[in-house]
Amino acid sequence: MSKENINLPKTAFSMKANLQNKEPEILDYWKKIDLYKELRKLNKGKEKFVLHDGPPYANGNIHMGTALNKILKDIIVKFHQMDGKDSVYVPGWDCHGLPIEWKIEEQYKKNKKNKNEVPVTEFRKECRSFAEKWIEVHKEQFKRLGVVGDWENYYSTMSFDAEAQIVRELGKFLKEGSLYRGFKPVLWSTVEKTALADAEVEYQDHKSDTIYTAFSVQKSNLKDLEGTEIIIWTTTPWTIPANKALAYNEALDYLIIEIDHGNDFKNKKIVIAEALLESVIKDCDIKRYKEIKRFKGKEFKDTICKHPFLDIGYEYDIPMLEARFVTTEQGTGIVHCAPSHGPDDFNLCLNHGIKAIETVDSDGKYTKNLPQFEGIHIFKANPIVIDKLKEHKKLLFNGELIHSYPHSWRSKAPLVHRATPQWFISMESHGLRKKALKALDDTIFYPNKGRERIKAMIETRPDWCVSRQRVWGVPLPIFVHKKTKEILVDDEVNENIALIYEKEGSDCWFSDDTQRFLGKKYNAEDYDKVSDIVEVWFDSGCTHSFVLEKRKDLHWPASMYLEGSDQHRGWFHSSLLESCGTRGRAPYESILSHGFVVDGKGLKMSKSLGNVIAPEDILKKYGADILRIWVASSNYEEDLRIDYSILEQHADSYRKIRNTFRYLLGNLNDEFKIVDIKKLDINQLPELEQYMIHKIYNLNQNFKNYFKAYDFHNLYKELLNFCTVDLSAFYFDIRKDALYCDSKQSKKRKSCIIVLNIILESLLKWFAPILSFTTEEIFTLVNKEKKSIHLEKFIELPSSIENKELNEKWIELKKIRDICNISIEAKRASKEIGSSLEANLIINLNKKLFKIVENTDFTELCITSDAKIVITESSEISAIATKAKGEKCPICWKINKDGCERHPI
RNA sequence: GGGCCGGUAGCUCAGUUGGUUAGAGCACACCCUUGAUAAGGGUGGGGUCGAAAGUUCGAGUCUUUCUCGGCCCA
Repeated sequence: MSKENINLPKTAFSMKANLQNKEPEILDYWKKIDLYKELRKLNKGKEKFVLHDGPPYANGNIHMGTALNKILKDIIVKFHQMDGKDSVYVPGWDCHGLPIEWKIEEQYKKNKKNKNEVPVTEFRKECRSFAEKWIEVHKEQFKRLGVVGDWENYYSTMSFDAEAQIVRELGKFLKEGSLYRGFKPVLWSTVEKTALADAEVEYQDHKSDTIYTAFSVQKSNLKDLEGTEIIIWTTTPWTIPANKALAYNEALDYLIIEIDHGNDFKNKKIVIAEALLESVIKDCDIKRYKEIKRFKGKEFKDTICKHPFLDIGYEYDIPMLEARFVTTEQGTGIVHCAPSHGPDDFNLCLNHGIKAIETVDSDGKYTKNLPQFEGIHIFKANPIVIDKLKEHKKLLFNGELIHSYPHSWRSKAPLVHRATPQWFISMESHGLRKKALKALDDTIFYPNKGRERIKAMIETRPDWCVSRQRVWGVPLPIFVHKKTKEILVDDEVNENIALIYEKEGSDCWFSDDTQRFLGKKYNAEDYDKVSDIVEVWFDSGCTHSFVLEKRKDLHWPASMYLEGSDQHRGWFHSSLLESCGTRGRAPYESILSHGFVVDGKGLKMSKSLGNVIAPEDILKKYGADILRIWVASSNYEEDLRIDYSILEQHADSYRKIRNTFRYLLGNLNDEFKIVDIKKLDINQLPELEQYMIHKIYNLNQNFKNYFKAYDFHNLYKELLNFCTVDLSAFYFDIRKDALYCDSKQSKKRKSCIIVLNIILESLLKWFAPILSFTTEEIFTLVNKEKKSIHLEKFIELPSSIENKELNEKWIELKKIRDICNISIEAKRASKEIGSSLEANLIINLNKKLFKIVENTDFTELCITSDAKIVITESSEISAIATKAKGEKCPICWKINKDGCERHPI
């Protein structure tokens, strides 16, 4: 036997992965075999696992967060697929909404086009094609990550059937009566008569009137307060008529002081925050005062005041409410609240059951809800309000202030917060909050802490405002009777609208005759058609209805929703409310939430920090499988760190895994033969092989458990450790001798080949959901008959191959092996030997241990030329290595005085 | 500013109800091998667990404060 006829490994599987070029070839292959269709065909009729895709917004290139999300989804879908389920994945996109409107407006600006001169339907068409363009871009980017799904039949919130279904869903709330008309302050331009989004606001200096004004205390638990005047400061005197409450901070200290100031405040007791005493005294030019009492803010609790205009139609209580937003930066430490004119005011009042009303119309004039002021324009109202306050002896001081104030980016006109008519879904009227909370208890959360996070939000959230004053969205399908102001509730009308949308989309709402939507039952002249659109969270909250329920390949509810942890307030939340409102339960059985992608130091990625890594860069430098390893090996329960040194580490791990496969393929000469383990007579195999089979069984059990808990980073770690510790450094290293130097008829070698086949199959399947490309490359190399690793199922192993006793024994053997290695290392350090085959071992064991390891060949185990066991009394294991003497066999390189038994010359 | 979550070796992660000198793999260093070869093997050096205080016979593990970071909200 010469070098030419020892069995050296030979394989077509290259050491260098070249994933950047190889992966696109595999993608082409999947396209060619139509992998998604094959999967559906194969699993038809099996139990379904439906991971319902949360729709990303169809705008801009994907970033690491989206890549993480899609890869995680794909890994899970593939796991269930190989676990024998019909695991269906239908990707989708969120298309309506402001960001796309802005993009189109930006283009208009560039081209000096005026949005107001373009018909709404025209503008919406441009929004639609913008979204369509990005869906196509995203699709290609997601596919490149190796994500398998129904890319041909994706869903989108702007498809006609989606728009129709959104109308039907709203109809359910309308019919139930939980959808109601209310008011909510939005930033409003009285010039353009339109609401503005935050991004459309410019801050400029503006001169405002300021007033210190008094609210008399009507009753209070703190008796000292009765008969005093609560002083507030504001820069918007015109909002005083709309006042509904006062806000204080319970953590602040307050003072009652008696002042002697002008005619209206002669010997009057006023109340302000202690920290602002000096500034109020100075501002209002109060000459004389004395402190009467100091008290804690919390003593304001349940205090009721009177409106300054009590006697002219403002006969209602003004409660004092606790609010954290009250500070001592400016003013008096007590804030006047007009729920119709400020978001803080609105929320605070809402939480105390005080709703906003329409106080100012779209032109900026007071409505009839404010007696004495109706018809006055708010920008002319300050002097009138100030006069009235003077008249009522409630004005402590008035002045002027130049400060930064919001203005419209278009007209440059100052803006106001104005309560506008909005449509709300009530959290209480039909028990929505209760239903939602119950539904969360019935949902499985990965990680479990997600439940508390979303629960806290549901418990405290106000009614859901589902209307927006924009154009790119589903129009709210609502009619209000012109005279009675009643909302039209009629299933026929609702269904009629839905049917129209199904055919032609929702653009027609803005262009077609109202009568067309009302049908014959009602007269268009009697009704106002609402021109608002549905807020986009309602859109995406409905995906379960137009995707899960409508498609035959899916089912409702979803097995899982999987998104970033921000979606506890987003999609998880809106889907929950929508579904609980219409179907009484959550549209998902489980929720998996993942953290955010941050840089190597744990900081968020931002352009200014320059720490942004784009998925595209990683694909170019490493390939998708490395990115997929990063996903699998990171703990998604927390934030996920990434930088090039982290990726470099994963690329190293990948090489280790790849070489493990290469060793297997090399020694099998790329001839994989499936082993039926159930028919295998394990006892006929050498003990080392039996042990390895036990290890595979054991790992497979762990693998299943990890997968079922979606604990991928521990799963990946175990797989990687198996490759490095159990295979490369142990089994492979030991068996090189038999594989290379034994004849092909040798029983030991044949046994080893069986185990290598088992290992190859196991590793391919274990790694397939993660290393989707590499496992496919190998699978197609060794399986000429079969199409794809992703059409395979996980291995099933009989429990009969588990051998705990043997495992215990091999733990001992490995301890001895470690000690032997140390003794060999000592000889190496002293330069007496190099390779371990140049060593002979003398191993000292006590009787007990000797009995256990009696039949073990330590020469083989420690890869030496000889090993002898000496029985000692000591309980300690020890070993001595000596330099082996004799001739080195040219075949197996073992050194023996008497020549090589296996390879006689 | 508020709510929630987190900070264990250079990196990715383990550390059961508080209990012996805090673990793994990778990376690193040194050595070996040249028949897995831009591979493979061996040995070894690295953390006092974000900081401080407290509870306890004993704390990475419980409490408080602080700090850094993330998400959400204001």
